[in-house]
This record gives sequence, C-alpha cells and structure tokens, in this order.
Amino acid sequence: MPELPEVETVRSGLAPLVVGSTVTDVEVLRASCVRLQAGGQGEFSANVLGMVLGAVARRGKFLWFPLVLKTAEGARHGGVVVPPTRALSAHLGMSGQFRVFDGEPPEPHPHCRVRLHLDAPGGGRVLDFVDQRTFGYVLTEPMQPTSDGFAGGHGSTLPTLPRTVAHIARDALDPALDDARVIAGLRRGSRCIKHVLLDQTVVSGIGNIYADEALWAARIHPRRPAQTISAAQARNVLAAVRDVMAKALARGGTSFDGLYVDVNGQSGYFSRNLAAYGRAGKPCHRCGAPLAHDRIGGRSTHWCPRCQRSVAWTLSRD
DNA sequence: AGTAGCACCTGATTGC
DNA sequence: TGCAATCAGGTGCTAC
Repeated sequence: MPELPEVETVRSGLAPLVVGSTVTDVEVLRASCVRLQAGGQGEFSANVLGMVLGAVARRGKFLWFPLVLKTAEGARHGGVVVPPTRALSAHLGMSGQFRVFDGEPPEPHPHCRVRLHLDAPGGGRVLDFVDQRTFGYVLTEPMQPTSDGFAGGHGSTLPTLPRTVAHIARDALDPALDDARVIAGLRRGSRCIKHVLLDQTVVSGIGNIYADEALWAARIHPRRPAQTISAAQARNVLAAVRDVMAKALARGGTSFDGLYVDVNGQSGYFSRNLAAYGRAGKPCHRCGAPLAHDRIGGRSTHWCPRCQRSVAWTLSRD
C-alpha cells in the first residue's frame, strides 16, 4: 500500500521523465477513475490535452502535476509560460502505479485506467495510470493558495495546492511541518491514537502500515485515547513517524530504473523491514513477546502487548 | 464540531 | 470442485 515513502519514490522517479512534456492524447480506459471530475471524462480529457506537465508535486500521499500552457510568446523566451491555475491530481489509493514507456507503447495493462501520450524529446512516450483495486483516481482541478503562503508540496515551489489537497496537513517529511500543531493534534479528542495517526488533516502521509510501525517504535498502545497522550509521548510518536518514513524512503528510492516506476508489487514494497505490521504472533524484536493483532478503527492493527502496555491511561497534565 | 460508519472495488484467501 | 464469505486498503461522504 503506497504511503508517503512509496509516493515520494514515485514522484521523484516520475519527475525527470515527464516534466516539460506536452500531453498529446488522452485515453480514459475506465470512467470510474475520473469519478471526482465534476464534468466527467470529457472534461478531464479536454483539460489535460495540449497542456504541459510543469512539475510533479506531492503532499502526503497526494500527487499532482501543475498544468502549464506553452505559448508561442513563452517559447520565444525560452520556456515557461503561464502560471498554473490548474493541476492534474492523482491519488494512488491502495494499488495505484504510474508506468512510463518509451517508443512504441505496449498494449495497456488490463488494470490500466488512464493512458496519457506525451510529446517527449526524441519520440513518443506514454504515462499509464494502473490501479488494480480502483481506489485511486485522477482529476483536473483548480489550484488555490496555501493557508500559510509557503510552498504547497514537495517538488513544487508554488504557494498553491489543488483543491482536493488543500485540506490535507503538511506531511511528516515536510520541512515546513508545524511540530507544535501536530503534537497538539495527536493529543486531542477521544479517538484512539492509531486512528488519529491515520487522519490526514493532523499530519499527512501515514497509512496503516507505518502507523503500526511508529507506535511500536514509540511504545504507545494503538488503542490509547489521544487525549491521554502526554506532550513528551506525542513528541516521541512524531519522531518515530519521521524515523520510519525516512528509513523506508531511503530503501524505496534505490530500486527503480528509469522507465518502470513501480509503487506496489515490486521491490520497494516488499523490501520493507517491518517490526510490527503483519507480524501477529511473531516475537517482538525488542522483548520477544508474541505480537498482538486486532481490528482497531476498522483497520488491521499489530502491536507488542508487553512493550506497548500503556493502555492504563489517565489524563495527563503536562 | 467531532466522531463513527459506510461506500467504493477487485483479487487472493479461507470456509463450507 | 465450486461457490460464497471474508479480508485488505485510503479517502470521501453522510449521519449522528
């Protein structure tokens, strides 16, 4: 399942292959993947066709390509152009991938939902959005200012965000993340801490796997109500989130070749070394106790019943 | 306002 | 063997 490290690996792999390319043709192979586009697939295609992909940007698990228009005037001055007012946004859901093919493209994979034909230097190139379980989507949407006026996402220097990304908090690896705000968010409300970590409006990029990993590292029981977490514990949780994400990114970023930008099925995903997720009944790497497993907030959750015992919560006052 | 729960979807796995 | 139920996952939406 693509979480922040996987999506960042996709973003950084994609950028050198597609930025600056013009979209010369659009094939929507499955209409439901543009379900968030108000005007349907016709509007999607019309908004993308002829536009230049200006960048590949990301906040949390959300990706977008600012759409710029290459004008004759702009071309005379060596390139850009019109500041992007619209973006092609994409979310990988739980199984989405982007793949790039140069030259004569193969038949689209059965799970290919959208194929963009690009005008790449030296010949044709296609960008496929492949998504087996169809939780992912693409759409075009307007860009709007960020709430703090700073650059809206990794890979972008613009203080703007696509509409569907505007309500998402900065992510765990964002240098502009407001730690105090996140720590306050992790300590607020009756929801259990596992659920709060998955709330993309507190801090974004965390999915089910890294939520379990971070709580294991911080030794916090996933059922612990947020409002019982001390400030020090919340700081530890945030530090653990950053740590597991950074380590995963360091691993995922090394195993991609240029033309096959993978997210899920291949080495990036399976080479994760996980201490908690998926290890129900196996010994804890710290204490050897068998890890527990249950559904928390509708999500499969794994933890060490010995190391993460702090369920006997009391309201803390620090 | 904050929280809970469901819909969305497909393929792999498990149970009868 | 065949079919049905279950599970996995993130987000958007609706209903308390």
